[in-house]
Amino acid sequence: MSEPRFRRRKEDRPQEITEAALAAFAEKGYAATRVEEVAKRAGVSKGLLYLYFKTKEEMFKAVVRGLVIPRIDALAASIDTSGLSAEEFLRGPFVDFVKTLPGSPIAVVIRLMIAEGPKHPDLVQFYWDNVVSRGLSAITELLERGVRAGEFRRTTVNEMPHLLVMPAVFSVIFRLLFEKQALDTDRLIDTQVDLLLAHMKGGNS
Amino acid sequence: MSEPRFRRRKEDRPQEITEAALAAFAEKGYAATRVEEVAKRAGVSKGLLYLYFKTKEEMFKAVVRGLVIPRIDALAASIDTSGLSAEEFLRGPFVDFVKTLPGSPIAVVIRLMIAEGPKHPDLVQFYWDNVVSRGLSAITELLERGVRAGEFRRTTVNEMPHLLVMPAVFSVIFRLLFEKQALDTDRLIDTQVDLLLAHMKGGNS
Amino acid sequence: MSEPRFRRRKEDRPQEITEAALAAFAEKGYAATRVEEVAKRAGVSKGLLYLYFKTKEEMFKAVVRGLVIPRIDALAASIDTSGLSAEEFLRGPFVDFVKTLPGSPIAVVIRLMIAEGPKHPDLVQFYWDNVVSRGLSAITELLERGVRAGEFRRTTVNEMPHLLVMPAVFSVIFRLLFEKQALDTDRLIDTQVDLLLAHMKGGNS
Amino acid sequence: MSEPRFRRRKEDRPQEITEAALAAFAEKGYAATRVEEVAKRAGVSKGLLYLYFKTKEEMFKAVVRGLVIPRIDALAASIDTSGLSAEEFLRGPFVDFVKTLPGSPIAVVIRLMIAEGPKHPDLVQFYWDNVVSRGLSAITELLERGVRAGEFRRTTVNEMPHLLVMPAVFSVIFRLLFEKQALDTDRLIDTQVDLLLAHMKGGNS
DNA sequence: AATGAATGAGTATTCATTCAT
DNA sequence: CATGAATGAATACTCATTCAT
Repeated sequence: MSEPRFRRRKEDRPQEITEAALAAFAEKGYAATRVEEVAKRAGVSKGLLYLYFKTKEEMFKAVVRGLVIPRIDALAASIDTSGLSAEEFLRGPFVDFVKTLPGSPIAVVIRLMIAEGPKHPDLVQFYWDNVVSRGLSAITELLERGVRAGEFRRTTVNEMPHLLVMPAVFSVIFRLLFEKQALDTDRLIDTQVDLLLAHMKGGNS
Repeated sequence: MSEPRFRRRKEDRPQEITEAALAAFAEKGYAATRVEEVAKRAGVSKGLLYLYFKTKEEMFKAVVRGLVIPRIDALAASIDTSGLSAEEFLRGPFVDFVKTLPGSPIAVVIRLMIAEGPKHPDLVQFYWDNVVSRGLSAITELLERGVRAGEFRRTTVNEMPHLLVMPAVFSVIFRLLFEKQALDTDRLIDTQVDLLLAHMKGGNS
Repeated sequence: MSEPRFRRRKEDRPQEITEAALAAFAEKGYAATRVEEVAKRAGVSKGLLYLYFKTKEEMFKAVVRGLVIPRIDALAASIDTSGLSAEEFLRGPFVDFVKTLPGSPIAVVIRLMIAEGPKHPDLVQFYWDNVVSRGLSAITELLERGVRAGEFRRTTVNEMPHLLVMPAVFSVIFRLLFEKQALDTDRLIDTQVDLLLAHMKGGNS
Repeated sequence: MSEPRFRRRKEDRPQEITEAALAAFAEKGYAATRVEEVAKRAGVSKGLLYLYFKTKEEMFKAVVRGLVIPRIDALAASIDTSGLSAEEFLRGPFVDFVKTLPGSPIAVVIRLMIAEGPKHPDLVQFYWDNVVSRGLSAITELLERGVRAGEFRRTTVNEMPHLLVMPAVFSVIFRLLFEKQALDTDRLIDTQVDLLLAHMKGGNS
């Protein structure tokens, strides 16, 4: 009675709540998730949520903001720090990262953005600035490095790094909807990267 | 005063309502769209909606069912009726169709499916059976025809027609979210098709 | 096509509707019965109902008014016309009538009156004037006849003919609610009449 | 401004609400009573009602369940604890109880059961098991005690305790409907009990 | 800080009633 | 007369948010 087994630290609370919210959103979507449900999952009272997030919407934004940035940052950073060539990086860390996406929190966030994005322009802007834009820039930079190093020709792909990201987004959505009739998303990703690398490395196209 | 209160158009109503609903869903998403808003757009009373659709959910399903099938059917049919070679078909009608997707009702339906799909398994199944599965089969068949005609080698693409569809889905989502920072989706589509055709037509991969 | 099998006569309509309404009310009660349901049972359109009854409430009143009066009238009339003694009448036609009540339309009307009466004071008044009051008077008159004829003593029952009616109302309600655990209502009625007749005919109470 | 918006009385709430509902149902009947009206009478918000009762129907059932059982229990218990003879009990506590019925909450519940019972079979069953069946058993037992003590003969009444309850039900309904032209229900009850006691105590029937 | 009882605006749905045909 | 498509006011119920404790 006098000794709580766990002493929750205030600093952890926001993230604990954010994770509970993510789990709930993943199952029901944003609109269909009750604030009370999030509270229950986080093991706190409904009222406490409002101490950390002014509204349900704020909570939603915190989820979207908090769970993606770190991962994108990590990937972007590793481009520079890894001593790998561009091709090695694409076939290694990049493909690995992309393959884990469909099962990761990012998949949930992507779904949330698609579903709720149009109602939250500021969030979309935030997402564009901090995730998409930076992600695409990082890839562009990587490809440039490959060109400078003589690994790649300069092709349309340099201007359309989307071609590399595309299978990730597609896989996330496909798996989200059609789990049962699953697509071999790993192979899809490999194939697309193969195609692009072949294209960039040579041939006469 | 001069306008009759009743219009009595039983046959047209369902589609009129369905179209109004699509427009509303496109702007706000399913959950955030008020039934009354749909009624207003359709120019009818709230009550009338319930004469044609038992619930808001039924209305949603009617939207998803009614607006995509015809278009997919038309495309699938044209594969057989057009006298074009496989490559000509891909570069012509197929690419044309895909390029119009991002601005078409199908884009809205795709978004709705992503957002609401997990809550409506029957709808997802319906969508899989009638749209995705049939679409992929049609493309597979087209590629086979190309192989038989000596146009194409047999490659991974034969087993992964998703590679051809991918830019469509990606474009739809990208444009939906980031209209402002728009991607040149036409070019993305062209490039992907170019890459795949080059791959299938020759080279040593 | 040109020859309808039945040619409905306008004069029958109100009663056809009234009967359909009674059947519907019997199953669901007044509030839970939809006007459309009555129309369906009567085999006419919803709109036509409003040609005969201004509102649903009017229809209800017509049911209550139309289906009971004739039966009470018939019973009251038979008191005078039958050549029976008071006791013979009570043991004969009266008990017969009372025994049929629980399964008759009157049972339904009684339930409707109990349920809806407090909201329709005019109807209650009508019912009092035309059914209850007249019924009680008729019985009172019958008992007086018995007294005058030397059949009965003058007792409290002369002032409380309710004692004779009581088992009818009780049986109707009991059967309505507890069909399964049924009471032998016939026996209840017989017993009560026996008791009262014994009381009125003699003894020293 | 000086009154606190919240009162926080979790334990009292259900009964407060139940009593407010009873009052409302008494005036308008179940179907015609608005949930908001109950809330207003209870001095709480509409939403709070749903914290304690899942639906309006549950509220109704709580009313029916909660307000009758205690009174029936008290009466049944007093049969055993009072040192009275059977006749004394009938003429004393029993008649007193029955005479208060027409003005008590039970009268309202009886009306509700008649009006809404057919739509709530479980409630009827509950009512049968806990009120009617137990009540009749208690009376039967009382009469048996009277027989064993030599107070009464064994008569039809032993098998039909309904004869004793009948005036209660009749009075409730009569007073409910025809307040104005009121019947002297007390006298009706006394008379019926007199009749039955005279019958059971002797005579040659 | 933390709770959860309480609020009330908001929403889907129903249904008696009307009226163009 | 007759129909049934159309109306819209009415109502049960939900849920994000507040605040006394």
